[in-house]
Amino acid sequence: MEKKTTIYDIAAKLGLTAATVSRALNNNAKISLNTRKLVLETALEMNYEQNKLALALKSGKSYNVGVIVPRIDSNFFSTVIRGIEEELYPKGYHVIICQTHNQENLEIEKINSLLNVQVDGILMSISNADLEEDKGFNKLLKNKGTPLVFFDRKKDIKGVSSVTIDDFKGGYDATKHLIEQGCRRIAHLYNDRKFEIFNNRFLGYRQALLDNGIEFDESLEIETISNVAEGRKSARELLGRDRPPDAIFSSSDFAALGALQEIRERGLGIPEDICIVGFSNEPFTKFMELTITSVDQFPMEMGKVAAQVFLEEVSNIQDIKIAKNIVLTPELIVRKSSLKT
Amino acid sequence: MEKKTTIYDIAAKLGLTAATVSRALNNNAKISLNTRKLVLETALEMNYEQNKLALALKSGKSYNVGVIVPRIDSNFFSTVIRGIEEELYPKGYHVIICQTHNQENLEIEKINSLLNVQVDGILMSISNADLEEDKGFNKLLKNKGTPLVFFDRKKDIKGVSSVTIDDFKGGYDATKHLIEQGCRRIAHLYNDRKFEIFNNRFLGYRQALLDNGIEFDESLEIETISNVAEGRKSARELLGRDRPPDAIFSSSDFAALGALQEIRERGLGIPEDICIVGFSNEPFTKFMELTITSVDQFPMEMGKVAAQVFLEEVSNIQDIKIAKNIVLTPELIVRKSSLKT
DNA sequence: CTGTTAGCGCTTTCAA
DNA sequence: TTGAAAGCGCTAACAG
Repeated sequence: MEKKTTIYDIAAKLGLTAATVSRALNNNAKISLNTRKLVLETALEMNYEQNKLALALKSGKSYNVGVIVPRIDSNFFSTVIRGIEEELYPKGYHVIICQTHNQENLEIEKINSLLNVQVDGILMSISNADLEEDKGFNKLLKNKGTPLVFFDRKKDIKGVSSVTIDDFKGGYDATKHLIEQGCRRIAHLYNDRKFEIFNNRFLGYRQALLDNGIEFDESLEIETISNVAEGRKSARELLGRDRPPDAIFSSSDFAALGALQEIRERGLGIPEDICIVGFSNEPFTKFMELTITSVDQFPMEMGKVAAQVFLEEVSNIQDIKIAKNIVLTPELIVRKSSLKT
Repeated sequence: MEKKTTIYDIAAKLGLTAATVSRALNNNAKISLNTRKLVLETALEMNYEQNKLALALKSGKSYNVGVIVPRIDSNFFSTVIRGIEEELYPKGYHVIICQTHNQENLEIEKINSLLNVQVDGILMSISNADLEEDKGFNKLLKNKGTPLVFFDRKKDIKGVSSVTIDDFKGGYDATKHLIEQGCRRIAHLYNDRKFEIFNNRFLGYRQALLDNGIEFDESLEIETISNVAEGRKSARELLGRDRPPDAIFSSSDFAALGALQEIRERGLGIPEDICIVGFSNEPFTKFMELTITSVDQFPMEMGKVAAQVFLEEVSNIQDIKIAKNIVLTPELIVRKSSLKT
C-alpha cells in the first residue's frame, strides 16, 4: 500500500513548488515550455493522479449528483438512471444512487445524506405522495446552490424543475384506442391517486370516455397495487359483476398481466371478449405470446432530459432560477391484447 | 444561495474554537456538558451539516464505493446493485455507478475515474473478457488501499476477491433436468466462452451429458448473442438439421425466448417436441403463458455478499490480504417449457 | 476541559 | 515565469 503521489512529491523531485506544478498540470497560467514538459513527464512517471476530493473541497463542486428512486431494480427506474448516467458522465459527473423503498423517513434521510456528501444536485422520483416540503426539501431549496429535479413522480414545489411524461395523454390515448376497438364498458385499474402520475392517467381515462359520449361507471374503477396478484384480484372482482367490462385499462403493466391471466383462466378470450391495455411498456409485455398493448414512457429519454435540466441549473446558479417543467409525450404501443381484427 | 454553516461559524458565535466545536459534535473527547449542549443547540439552530468532503480529504476515506457494470438497465445488474446499496448504505457508504457498455476503453477509463474521486473500493463485473491486468487494475492492486471485488463476471487475478455463482452447476443441473425429462439430443446455445461464466455453463452442460452416457454433438452447440433475434436465428439453424434436437439449453433467457418463439411458429410443441431451459431467471420467464424453465442466479444475494467482502477488505487493509472467492449456488426453476407430464 | 497548530491536496491571489 | 501564503472544512496531537 504505497502512498499516492501528490503535486508536492513531484514538486520536491523537481525542486519546484506545488503551485507551479499545479499550473503546469492544468496548463493554465503562463509556464515555461520546459518546466511544463518536465512536470508532465515526471507526473506520468510517478503515476500522479489528481485527487478530486481536494479539488472538490477547494472548489465547492464535487461533481457528484445524487439520484433517489423508490428502487433501482425495476425496468423503468434503472433505464432512467442509465439515461442520467450516460448524459452526465461525459460532463465529468458521477452518479450516486439511493433507494427509498417508499419509506417516508428514508426519503428525507437520503436527501440529507446526499447533501452532506456535497452532491452538486439531486434528481429524484418521489416515493412518498404525502411528502411535505419539510426539512430535506427546505434545505435544498434554501441553499439554491444544489438544484433539485424531479422526474416521473414529481410534486409541485415552487422553483423546482421536473421532467415527466404526459400521463393524462397516456391514459387518454389508451382509453380512446379501446373505444376505437369498439369497447364501451372500459374498466380502469388505477394506482394511488395521491401521486400525480396515477391521478393524471385516471383523469385522461375519464376524459376520453367523456369525449366519446360514454358515461363513466364508478363500479368499473378499481384501485389496485402494481403487481400481478393484485391485478388478478381486481379482475376477479370485475368479472363477478352483473355486467362485466369489455376492456381493462390498467395503469400498471403488472396488474394488467394479472388481469390477463385471470381472464384467460376463466376461458374468456383476449382481445375478443375483453381488451387489455397496460402502462409502462415493461419488457415482458412484448415478449409474451399474447403481447400486451401498453404506453411507453421513454424512460431513457426522461433520464437524459432530467440530466440536461440539472446541467442547465448548475451553470446558472447565480441567476434567478425559473423552474422548468418538461413534459414528454408518451406513446401507445398497440399489441395483440387490444387489437380486434 | 446562502453559505453553508461551518464549525467555524458556530465557534465564532459561541466564542469557542473550531476544535472544541468539532469535539462537541462528535462527542469524542471530554467536553463540559454545558458547552456540548450549547454547541449542539446552536448547530441545530444554524442548520449546521457536516461537510463530508472535508472529512474525506482529512481522513483519506470518502465512504464512496464504485460499481462498474456493462449496463444498469438489465434485471440482473440492477438487482445486484440493489443488493449492494442496501448492504452498504447502513454502513455509511454511498454507491457510485458506472456503465461500460462492453467498451474496452471505457472499462479502464471508469476505473481510473473512480480512483480519482477516491472511492474506497470498486465492485465490478467484467465487460471485456480480454481485459488484461493493465493500467487501471495495476493501479488498484498496487495501492492496496482500495479493494477490488469482482461479481459474476470475474477474472482470475491474484489477490482479487470475487463473488460468483456456480455456473458449472447451473449448466449441469439444467442439462441433467432435460435428460431426466427424456431428452437425448440436447442443444446448447452458448455465449462468448472467453467469459468464465459462459464457459462454465458450457462445461457443465458437457459434463452432464458425459455423466449420463450421452456423447456431445458439436453440431448442437451454437454460439449465440444474448438477445431474442439471435435466439431465433440459432433455433432456425438447429431445426434445419437432419436430426433436430429434442431440447435446447440456452445460457441466456433472451436467446431461449427467441428459440421458443421460432419453434412454436413452426408448429412444434413445447415441451412435447422440444424442451427449453434458459439462464438468469429474468422476470419475463415466469410471466409468459408458457413459462420458461431457467436458472436463478440470486443477484440480490450476490450484491449483498460482494458488499460484505468489500467491507471485510476495507477493515483489514493493513493485513496481508487473502483473496476470497465466494461461489453461490444457483437454483434451477422448473417451469412449463421443460416439464413433460 | 479547551485552545493552538498543523495538515489532508489542491488552487489562487499577490509578489517577486 | 515562478514562489509564498492562504484557504476550502475538518480532525488530531500537543499544550495548557
